[in-house]
Amino acid sequence: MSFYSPGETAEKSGFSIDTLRYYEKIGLLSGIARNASGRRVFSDDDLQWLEMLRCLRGTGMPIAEMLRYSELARGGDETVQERLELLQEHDRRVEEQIAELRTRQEQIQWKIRLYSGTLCEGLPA
Amino acid sequence: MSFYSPGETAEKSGFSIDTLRYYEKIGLLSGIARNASGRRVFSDDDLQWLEMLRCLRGTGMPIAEMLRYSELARGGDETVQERLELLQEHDRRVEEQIAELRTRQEQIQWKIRLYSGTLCEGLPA
DNA sequence: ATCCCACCTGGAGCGCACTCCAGGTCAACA
DNA sequence: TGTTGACCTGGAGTGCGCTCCAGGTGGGAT
Repeated sequence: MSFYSPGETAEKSGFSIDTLRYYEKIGLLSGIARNASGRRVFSDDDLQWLEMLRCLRGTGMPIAEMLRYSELARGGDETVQERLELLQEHDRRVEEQIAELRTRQEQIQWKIRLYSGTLCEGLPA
Repeated sequence: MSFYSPGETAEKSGFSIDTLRYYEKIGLLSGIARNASGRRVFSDDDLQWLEMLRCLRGTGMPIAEMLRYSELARGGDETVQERLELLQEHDRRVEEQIAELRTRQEQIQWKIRLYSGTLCEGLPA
């Protein structure tokens, strides 16, 4: 079991120190330990939790919903069902998101081919 | 060739009327016709352009870059090369975006399986 | 004639998710 | 002993992309 300074944690988690502080303030991070002089000390568990937060944020989950998830996580075993449903619902939205991105991307690629064609036409034979 | 009121255009394009006005104001939409009483009249061409804008916005292109693209589009044939490069670069970013979403989604799905497992264990035999 | 409704304008306001700042503390190193 | 640098706090500020508002106009139905 290792411990990490805010700076290390920022680097490992990909969140800025300011964001870590912000997440603690709003309740996305709870029970972060402090050393004798009041500085934050992050554990491996904290890092794992941050990785989860990264997955959720990185797939577009709004902070408010992540907050809900954190509350459930704090609630222990009784909330597993609810957490499961929340993640499944989110997973569905991510799927849709990817599908829409693909569709839009195809249209953009179509346009790219069109432009490429235009350029070729202009070429000397 | 048909013409469309702002309301129709909003419905067809998926942008709100306010957003259409905003886009015209900042220069993403140019040369939108007006009728005798000053109201906007959108053409099929405008609608096609809006569809393109939707693709770009919907895949996360920032307004500033769309503005760049619009300027190029107004520049005529000489800018085809540049437009091509812009779209290709964007296409690359969309690809990355999708890849990251997939990675994150897999981690979330792993978590979902974990929760499902937890629930099954608790089941009576 | 009057009412309504869709539209017009310039400009203010909003929600989100950070990000920055001023002023302070503490530990380590020169 | 002084300086540096990483960290602390509460709170203000930022950037983006809209979204809303007040006050006004014009055209068609009643």
